[in-house]
Amino acid sequence: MTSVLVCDDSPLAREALRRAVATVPGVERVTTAANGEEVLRRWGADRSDLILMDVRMPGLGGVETVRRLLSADPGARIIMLTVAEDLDGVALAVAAGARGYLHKDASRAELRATVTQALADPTWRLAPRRLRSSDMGAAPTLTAREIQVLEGMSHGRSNAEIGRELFLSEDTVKTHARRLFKKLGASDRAHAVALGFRWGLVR
Amino acid sequence: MTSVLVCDDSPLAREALRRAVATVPGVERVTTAANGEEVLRRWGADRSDLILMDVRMPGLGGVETVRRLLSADPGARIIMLTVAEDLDGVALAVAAGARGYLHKDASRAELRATVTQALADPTWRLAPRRLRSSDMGAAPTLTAREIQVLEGMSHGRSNAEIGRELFLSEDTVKTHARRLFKKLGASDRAHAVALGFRWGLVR
DNA sequence: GAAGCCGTAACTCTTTCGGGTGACCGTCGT
DNA sequence: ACGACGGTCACCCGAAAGAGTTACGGCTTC
Repeated sequence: MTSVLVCDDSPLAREALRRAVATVPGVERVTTAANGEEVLRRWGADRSDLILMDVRMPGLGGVETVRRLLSADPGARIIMLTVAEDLDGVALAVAAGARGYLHKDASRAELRATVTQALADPTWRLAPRRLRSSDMGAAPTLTAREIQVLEGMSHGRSNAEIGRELFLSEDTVKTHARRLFKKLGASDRAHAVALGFRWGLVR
Repeated sequence: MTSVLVCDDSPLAREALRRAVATVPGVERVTTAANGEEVLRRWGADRSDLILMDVRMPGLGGVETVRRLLSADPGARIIMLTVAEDLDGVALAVAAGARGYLHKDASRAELRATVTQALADPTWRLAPRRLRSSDMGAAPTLTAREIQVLEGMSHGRSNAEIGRELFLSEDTVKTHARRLFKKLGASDRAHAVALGFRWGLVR
């Protein structure tokens, strides 16, 4: 019983993907999920042989979902779905263990070919390329506090203001800032905010 | 001859939307475009009665495309397509003159109903709501230079570094920065970068 | 139980930022 | 022709940021 799980936040894309995948020989079941949380929630009870997952999704985001899914089940086979602008996210997802990716401009034929290949060869894996020099696959796992500080930055708050909002001293906020910069590889708060957006950590 | 233009960067979504719209009574032609630039390029020669446009697209982005399209042709009827997270963008697009929006979770029925309505009544317009208090419909139209500076910021460059890259003095970069802050309503560079991402000005 | 990460906080020091202001030039629109 | 706007540059100044360092208690993890 070969089953494939399609995860994309847009129901239209989801449906289109579902239909496309269903035409692949050997695929008997195609299930869908609208976000990463749903995938993780259902993964315990209902595992698929292959997952197609959008990189850019609300909530967890594709990269973070891949990371969590693989830490729970290192054998999961995942192919990322992406648009050209998500290449950083794809690189991160592949570094985190996704088997490969499909550009959303891919033709139906390419999609079917890739899915066929991935299902036929359980060890199939795209050679990682274009990975960022720093943080090669290092999960930029920010703590709750660090994300709160990063969000404060993204709203234009100063360290002192963030401190007042979170009932912390400014110095503590600066410590969190320094640590999250290091984790993200950011050179300053503007860069950190940009990386936060690119990685789907903030919105 | 009633024609509808569907603009979405994902070919899958585009195709799904095209098929859904084609089933609306009275619609005789559905054309598609993959990005805002394409829409603008073709708008001179080939105008449609209604445009469905994704908010989140690479390049120009839906909001900016709406703005430019309407400044070229104030009569254009546009409905935004969105996911929950784009509400700021939707608000901006509606403020800029889009007639309404469709959530991407909308059922096929809702989509058809909205398209039918928009086509039947040329004056149909969603009452703007949830607009941000500041910048009510004020177009954050950044100049090329300002966007370059903003991009530099998003890559973690200091003003001096941006200056070196663009062959400008640091003081000039600071001037561009100050002006783009004012236009965006940003309190500092981190905020500006965040707003740049939220409005699709940078990626 | 030692090592490591996290949350908290303080201190110093240097660099950078951001606001204010003024200026010159070119272009575009009216 | 005038004004508005954009691109360029300069100077001043105070506030903020960021780097470095230290510290201490709590909590996992090995």
